[in-house]
Amino acid sequence: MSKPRRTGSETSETRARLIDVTEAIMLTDGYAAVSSRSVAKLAAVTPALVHYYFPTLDDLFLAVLRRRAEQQLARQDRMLSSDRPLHAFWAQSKDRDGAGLLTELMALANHRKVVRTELAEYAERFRKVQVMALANHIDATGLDVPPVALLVMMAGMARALVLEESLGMTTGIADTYDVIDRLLDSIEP
Amino acid sequence: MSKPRRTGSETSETRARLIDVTEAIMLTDGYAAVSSRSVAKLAAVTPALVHYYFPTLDDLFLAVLRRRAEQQLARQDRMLSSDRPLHAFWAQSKDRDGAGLLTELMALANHRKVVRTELAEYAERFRKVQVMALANHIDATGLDVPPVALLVMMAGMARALVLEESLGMTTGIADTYDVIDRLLDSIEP
DNA sequence: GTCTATAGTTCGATAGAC
DNA sequence: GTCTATCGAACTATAGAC
Repeated sequence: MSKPRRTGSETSETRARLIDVTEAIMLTDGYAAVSSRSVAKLAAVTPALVHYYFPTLDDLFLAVLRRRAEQQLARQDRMLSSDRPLHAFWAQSKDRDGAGLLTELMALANHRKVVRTELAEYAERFRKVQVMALANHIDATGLDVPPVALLVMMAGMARALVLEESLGMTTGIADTYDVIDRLLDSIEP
Repeated sequence: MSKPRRTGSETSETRARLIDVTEAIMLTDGYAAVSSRSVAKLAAVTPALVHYYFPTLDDLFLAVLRRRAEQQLARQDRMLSSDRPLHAFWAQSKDRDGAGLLTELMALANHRKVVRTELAEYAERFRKVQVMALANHIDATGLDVPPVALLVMMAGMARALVLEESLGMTTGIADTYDVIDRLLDSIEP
């Protein structure tokens, strides 16, 4: 029965800013550059305050994951109810910051168990909602590909393209965007 | 004119073992878990010996990258001269260890400049060789997709599928493998 | 070729004052 | 809600003995 330490409120503005700067650090320098000190410095607070809101670094990473996931869930509703949901899904998947942050979270999940568990849960949840929303839509095109496979492929290729671009690679990237755009237009005019 | 410190020979067995264990750590715990101490411990040597062969951690990571790249270049020759090069390329791309290590190197490249530069160079080199080898092969099928785009998509999807599997995700993965296998069979019987 | 010893830094996390 | 002060640990890298 160890007494839990005090933690800050969920609605604090400071808390939100700490999540903001953590996202920024992950995007620019990678998750490994996140420390209570680096976050504190960028947010112009003391390292102890970071630990006040997030007792451990896992708590901080989980907060980043949860906030981003909830934001995307909200966007997804608007997206899936548009007239061309597949095009909207593609546009969202290739968003630079979104894809970059997701890549970092996935890398982080490789050796932080609690992050892996929660990220996998969210990902499955997202995908199932998308499949349900697109099931009829895709079926009508007579395409011989299960909607879920289309989603897996599009999400994977978007992450790969964004990552290769950020590495400074160029060969084949423009061609690939063209192919995918044409494919999308053909199955969702 | 600073005098460079002594370093171990390129052919040392110890040196090779250090690269082995670094790869192993990257695959199991991620690149961030690589330190002169963790490598030394797993290789049953002292941390100072790691610095003897690899003055900085960047040198160690570059050694991992170069050795793996050279291995893959050798495999690629055999692969591209087989009777179904596209199938061979797919099989190699979805190799668990290969894809996992490449994912870690790409994540590492996001905030280690020397790694980014060298990884991008190798990747472009690989892709250009593949494009040249497959150009005629694919053209003959009458498929309306540039070979280079096919390569970008396949490589990206393979990494994504392996990563999602390692996270414990299941939804849509088997379906996606099926779709890709059928696609490969259709354009390369 | 391998090791000891160590300098210098940064880190996570906590206790407790204000 | 925010801070100071601090412990204990892990880290990179180097110098120099064996």
